Amino acid sequence: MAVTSTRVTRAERQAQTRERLIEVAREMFLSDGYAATSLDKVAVRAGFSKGAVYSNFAGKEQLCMAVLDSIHEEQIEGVVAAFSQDTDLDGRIEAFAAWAREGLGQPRWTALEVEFGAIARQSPYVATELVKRHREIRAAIAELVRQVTAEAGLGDTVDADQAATTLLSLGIGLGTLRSLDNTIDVGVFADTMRALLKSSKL
Amino acid sequence: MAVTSTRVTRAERQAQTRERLIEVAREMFLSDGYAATSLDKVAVRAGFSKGAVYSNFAGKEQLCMAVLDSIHEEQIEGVVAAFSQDTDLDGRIEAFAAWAREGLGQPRWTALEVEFGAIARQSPYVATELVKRHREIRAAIAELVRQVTAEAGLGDTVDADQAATTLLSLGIGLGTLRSLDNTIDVGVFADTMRALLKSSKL
DNA sequence: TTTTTCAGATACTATCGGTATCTGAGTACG
DNA sequence: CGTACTCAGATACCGATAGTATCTGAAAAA
Repeated sequence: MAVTSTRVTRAERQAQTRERLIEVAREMFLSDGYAATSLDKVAVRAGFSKGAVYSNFAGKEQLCMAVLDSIHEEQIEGVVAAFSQDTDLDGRIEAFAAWAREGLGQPRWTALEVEFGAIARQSPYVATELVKRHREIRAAIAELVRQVTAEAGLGDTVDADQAATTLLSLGIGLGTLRSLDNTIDVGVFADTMRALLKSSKL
Repeated sequence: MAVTSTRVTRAERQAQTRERLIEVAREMFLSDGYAATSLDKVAVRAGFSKGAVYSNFAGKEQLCMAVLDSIHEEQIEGVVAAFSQDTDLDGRIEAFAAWAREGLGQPRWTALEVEFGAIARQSPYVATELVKRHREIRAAIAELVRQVTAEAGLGDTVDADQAATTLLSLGIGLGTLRSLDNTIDVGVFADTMRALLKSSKL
């Protein structure tokens, strides 16, 4: 029956709207930055009005947090994929470095991450949510480091938590510099990683 | 004569106004961030109107650049002081680490630096000026590394430029994370530095 | 003393995040 | 069915803020 064309329930439609808004916002936040992206432009480019944004998100901050979550998801997939292809330590480091080279380059999510982080000083919501996510990411990196060093027979010569902090910081710093100045040599990331993983206990 | 009280020439008065504006803007930018600091509030808190700001700076970006310059000046003084007190390599590293621990802590200039950096995508002025300054800073760090490693008899086992990029990135990354989450262990900075300087050529 | 200049004040505009209100299609219920 | 209700999204508005245009009065030049 033709009536079946109206299969989409209200909740489904809203979910679609939400996803579409996140998708468009992600593009615009990444290319123009958080401050330079207006909610009105996002809504219009997604084919809606600003009302749609506010009926799906509490505000600009929450929209951006949803965007960051979608980015983090892909990011984690990338890291895991990079680490789980080779059994050799050097091979894994190289795979990770290659992934980082790409990620630290064009899309510059670090720039967004870090610009958004500045808002935390004014917004307890952003502060707590961002800290929560950063800790999760750090823990995940630490776990990967533990796994990799264990398999490579390095035992506990490396403090995984410290290594995770260093790697995350280095990634953020390099990405930030790189988004301003693409002559920055991202190769130091892999080098530092090697130095960290192979040096004796820090 | 009492008339001498009007010694201040117009240029002098303007210079005073400019300095006062930079001073107040620095406080506010550092404590509230770039976006959350309005030019009107800065002007009023400095005892002027917004007109004074626009008659001394081309806009908010240029005011912030002047603030960053004043911060960088102190920063460089701090680094040089930390490095030029001890002749022992480990002592110098420790002095630098102590300075970094302080700098990466409360005043969180990195957060401002990095939030402001996000504007570069929209403003060619900010982009070029910021890149220029970052390159200068990186060159200065590289020079210090060269000097220190040479005196420590490490010869050319360390690539000073790569080390400078790594240290600056790590500093920015750690400062950024730290400004969100003060449980971050800043000690990794000194550790990484030791690893970098003492490991054989990267 | 008169004229010119220009640092800083005042008034206004455009943009943007956020809020209040409205509307009409989808949903539940008799 | 058909009537009443709900709520996603639209519209209209508000306050704040960067930036602009214009004005003013005191210092500098003449």
